[in-house]
Amino acid sequence: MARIQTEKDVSRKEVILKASAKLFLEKGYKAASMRDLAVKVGVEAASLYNHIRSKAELLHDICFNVANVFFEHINAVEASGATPISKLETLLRFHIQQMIDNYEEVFVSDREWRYLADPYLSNFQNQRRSYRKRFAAIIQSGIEQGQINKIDASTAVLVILHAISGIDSWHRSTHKVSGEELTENIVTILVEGLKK
Amino acid sequence: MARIQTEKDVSRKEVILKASAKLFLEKGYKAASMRDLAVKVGVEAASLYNHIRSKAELLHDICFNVANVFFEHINAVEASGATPISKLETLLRFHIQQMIDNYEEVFVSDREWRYLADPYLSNFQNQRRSYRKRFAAIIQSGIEQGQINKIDASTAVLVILHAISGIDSWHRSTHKVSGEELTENIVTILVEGLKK
DNA sequence: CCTACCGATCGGTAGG
DNA sequence: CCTACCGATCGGTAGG
Repeated sequence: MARIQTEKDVSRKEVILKASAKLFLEKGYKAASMRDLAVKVGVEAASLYNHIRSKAELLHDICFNVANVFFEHINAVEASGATPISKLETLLRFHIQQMIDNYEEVFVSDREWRYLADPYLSNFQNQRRSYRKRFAAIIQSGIEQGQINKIDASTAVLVILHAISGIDSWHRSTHKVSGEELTENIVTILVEGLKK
Repeated sequence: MARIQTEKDVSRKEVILKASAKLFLEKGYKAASMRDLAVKVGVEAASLYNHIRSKAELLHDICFNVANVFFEHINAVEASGATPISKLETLLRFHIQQMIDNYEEVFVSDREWRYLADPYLSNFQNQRRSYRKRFAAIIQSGIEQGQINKIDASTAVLVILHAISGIDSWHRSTHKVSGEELTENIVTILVEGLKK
């Protein structure tokens, strides 16, 4: 009995978490109220607190779930024996795919993390910095091996990550493009450049 | 006398507007309170309303001031007889320069416009769409003339604009790079591509 | 430009 | 999971 109760709680929390990601995406964390969320979930606002501790916890879970996914991926990429340019392209494609498959959470994690409270805020910022440094290191070794243009690796990381973070607009736009087309376009622009 | 009064009001409003751009950048529009703003300006919250109509007016002024600057610029670029690739690079450099010189307002306009109220919201979205279409048209004609890689022009615009919108992070980062270096790096990445 | 204050809304709790 | 409600804070106004 106790076990079934627990499973129910977990799945109910996941429903709330998913709904909160959608809501935070639509309205922004600060503008989204727990009453808005309650309407989405189909309960009264007070009832949400049987499943979650606070509004802050929802944002926390979204941000750190996303961070974990990207960390696990870059761990695997670093461990692979691929060339720097191939590692770069793998990271690029993974970011785009995450944005397509999971864009509510990825978008919220990217845009709303600043509303995390300490110590989670500092923790998240550190993880973010660490991820970007490792990404930049891959680019840097590509430059040193002559596979990548001589550019500032940290600037390249910022350009890449921000370029990709913008693609959610496409989901809402009327100009529909398939995920594959979208991916190939972005990879071409960033890897090959605009100029022919 | 009346004239001096008016001039004073205008300059006072500009001080408030500049302070609000900084505040909205730091905290986000929704999280920023008029009491926060009052502290920054050095008056009581109620006193702000002698110079402005509402919090919404501040966001409105920031967003449309920025939009006007970019519209005037793209008008001039279109009117020039330059080649598509040269027009593209001019737009690129202008966006980067605006981000460097005027980043509080540009950033707020880019990230917080969704909190505009109708009819300004629809108006802003229309202007945004129109700007991007004109930007895309320049890229498209570059593709047709064989100067630019065969990519989806609208995707390219999104990639470019989002890539540039990320560079404000540099202002706060310890990794200091001069504006010129930054500009050349970004232009190289986007125009020439990452791959050598 | 300030004091004093308003109605609305917020995140969250008590108690059942 | 709901009703009832709390203290805090919000944007903004009245009146001087």
